[in-house]
Order: sequence, then C-alpha cells, then structure tokens
Amino acid sequence: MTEMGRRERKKAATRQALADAALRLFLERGYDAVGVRDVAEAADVSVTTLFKHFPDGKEALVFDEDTDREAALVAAVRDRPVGQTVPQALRGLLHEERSRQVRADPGFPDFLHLIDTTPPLREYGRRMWLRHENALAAAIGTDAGLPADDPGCQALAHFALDAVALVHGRPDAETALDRIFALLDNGWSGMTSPGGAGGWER
Amino acid sequence: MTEMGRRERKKAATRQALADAALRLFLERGYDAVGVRDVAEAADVSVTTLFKHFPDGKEALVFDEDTDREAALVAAVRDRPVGQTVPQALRGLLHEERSRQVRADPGFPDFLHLIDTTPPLREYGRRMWLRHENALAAAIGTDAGLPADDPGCQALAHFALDAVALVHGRPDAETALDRIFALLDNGWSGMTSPGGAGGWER
DNA sequence: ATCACTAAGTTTATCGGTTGCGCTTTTTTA
DNA sequence: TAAAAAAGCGCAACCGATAAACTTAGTGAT
Repeated sequence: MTEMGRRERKKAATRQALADAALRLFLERGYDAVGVRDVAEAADVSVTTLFKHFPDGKEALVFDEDTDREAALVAAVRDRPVGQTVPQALRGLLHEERSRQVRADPGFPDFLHLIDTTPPLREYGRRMWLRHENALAAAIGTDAGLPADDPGCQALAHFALDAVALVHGRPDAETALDRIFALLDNGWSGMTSPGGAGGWER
Repeated sequence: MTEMGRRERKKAATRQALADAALRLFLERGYDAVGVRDVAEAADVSVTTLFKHFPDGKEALVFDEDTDREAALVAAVRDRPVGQTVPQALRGLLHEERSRQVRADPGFPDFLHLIDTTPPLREYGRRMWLRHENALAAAIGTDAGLPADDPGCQALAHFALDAVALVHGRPDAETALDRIFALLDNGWSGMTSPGGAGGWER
C-alpha cells in the first residue's frame, strides 16, 4: 500500500521540507516578513520547485492535505442515528473536531494562532473548508430524496460549513454554534417534513 | 452641501477618469489583458496616483461607492410592514434590487457580465457586499430585542447576504432565492417567537 | 547491466501588482 | 503673500508567480 519508490519518497521529503521550513519561518518572523524565496532557500530548493509542489501559492504551504474531512462530513450525514436531524449530525461532527483540536501535538495552538492572525491564511483556510460544500450538499440531497442541485441542500451545506467561520474568535464559540445550528435545524425541518416543501408567500 | 472646492472637484474628476478608463479597457480587452499601467496611462495619470485613489487595488477600479445599499438593508428591516418577518423583508428587497438591475442604463449588462466572468472581480464584489453584514446584524438585533452581537442575528445577516452569491449563475435564481429564504424564515421564526430561544438538545 | 523514458529540480528571465521615496506643482489657509 | 497641505510624478525596487530550456536522477523493460 505505502510502497513508494525512492522517487516518490524524495518528492514527499522535499514537499515536507518546504512545509516545515515555511511554518517555522512564518512562526519566527511572521507571515508577511517571509518571502517565498526565503522558504525555498531554507528548504534548499529553487523557487520554481516550491511552486511545483504548491501550485496554489504561498498560503498553501501551511495547510496539509485534507482527504478525510470531506468523507467525515458525508458520513456524518449518511450514517447518523435514527431520529437525529441532518443539522444535528453536522453540529455533532463539528463539536468532535473541535474537541479533537484542543489536544493534538504541541505547537498546534501556535499554528492556529498564526492562521487566525493572518488574513490571507484565514481566507485560504475558509476556501479549503468550503470546498466540501458540493459533496456535503449531494449527501444531504440524497438523504432527503431531493435533486442534487436543490437550492435548499446547497444552502444548508454552505451555511453549515460557513458557521465555523462565523463564530471564529468568539469566546462563546460553542454556544454560538449551537444557536446557529438551531436556526438551521428549525429551518430545515420546516422545509422537509410538513406542508409545502418550497412554497413561500411574501 | 455639495460645495466642493476646486481641489476636491479635480480629485473626483481624476478618480472618475480612472474608473471610466478602467471599465472601458476591461470591457474592450478583458480584465487580465489590461494592466494597471494601461489604465493609468489611459486616464493620463501615473501608476502611483492610481493607487492613491484606489488603495484596494486593481479590482476596486470597477466598483463605485456603495453608501446607500447598506441604508436600504437596514431600512428594509426597520420599516417593514407589520406582520412581515425579517427574512421576508430582506427577500423583498433583493427582489426589488434584481428587477431594478434589469433596467438601469445600457451597458449595464456588459458590466455585470464582466464581473461574473472574472473571478477576482466576483470575489471582490462579494466581499464588498458582505461588508454590510455587521450593520444588518445590528438592525436585526435591534428589531428583535437581542444583543447586537447575538450569534443568531449575525448568522441570519450573513446567510441572507450570502444567499445572492449562492444562487449566482442559476437559471432559476429567483425560485432558488425563495427556497433559501424559506429556510431562513422557518429557522428565524422558530428562534424568535415560541419556546426556547437558544436551547437546543443534540 | 544497459538504455531509453520520465519526472524532479535548476537556472534564468520575465511579468504584473504594489509600495516607498524624494521631488515638483497646485490649492488652500493663516 | 508665505507657509502648510495635498495631489501628482518618476523611479526603483519588492514580491508572488510563471515560462522556457536544460540537467539530474530514479524507473522499468529488455
């Protein structure tokens, strides 16, 4: 499974060296005070090589691959216990992820602080996170027996993901998340269960 | 009230010349094919002057000041007819703005098409639009008798504004907006009127 | 073991947006 | 009218990002 030849191993190594050097330098001197040239030199590669490994640019140096977060999102919707609504399941997943982040390796708080205090990194992280919107919307649509491009599913997915950005930096982030998901849960249950699914008089 | 000295008049003139030249060139050759140097030269000013007038950069050249859209948003919430909910009022405002945009001066469709087909401009426009989030949240909070930093108000404001970006490019944009606002209306009415305001079991 | 193939990496050069600096010119104001 | 304020200028540089042509080093099949 993980049988990588020397080639792929070296490739992964340089990529890791770049990511490590970048994170270290960013933490030491601050994101803006470090140029891509500095990072490349610290990793002992050329600038072009850096961009070969991180075509999305400087911000991408900080974020490792996602892979399983999207799977976790759709699984949370698909495999939720009976009687639990979709928003409730998503709220639960976010809660778990949050408590998992508190632990993790040391230096992780510094990492989070760097992102929180650096607008380009915040923005990039948000975009990465929102990239799962379509997959989540599809999962929700399947679950509710709605077309994959239903605006309601799309909106619920988008709002649920965006909620974490919305409560960012709050001291009462957890209860704020609760309140936002209460709004989504109310709205969603009203759209799926009873009377008109889409009808709405203004 | 509008007594501008010669100085401010000239300043406004230069700014307008820059905006006009930029829009014209962008429409003629495409956004990416036009550099800020081209724009500056077409407006007969230096590049430095261009950035003095538009510190936000190239994208800002296309967007004129907003000023009254934010006022319209808070007014729609504050002065809405009795019996109408906040989401309904916002939905109505967006509907009016949309129908108003269809008319407007000639060349406006080209303007919209330019923005829609140019990712950086789309992104910038969205950010400008979302900038009214706090004012709108405050208006909603005042209306509902909630603290200004209530997560529910913040979320409703954010979601309502973000809805227009969410339905972008859809053929059924109007009905999609209806559906999204139905979700918000259901959720919001559930949070304000009856039982628990924030309580929510997961 | 060799040889052709492929992919990583390098060098160099360039492009476009953006900023800082020192300077001139115009307008306001004391 | 002198001085302060502000608009503008030209220049040079910085920075992120990309392109082209070339070298180096694993890979795999014969």
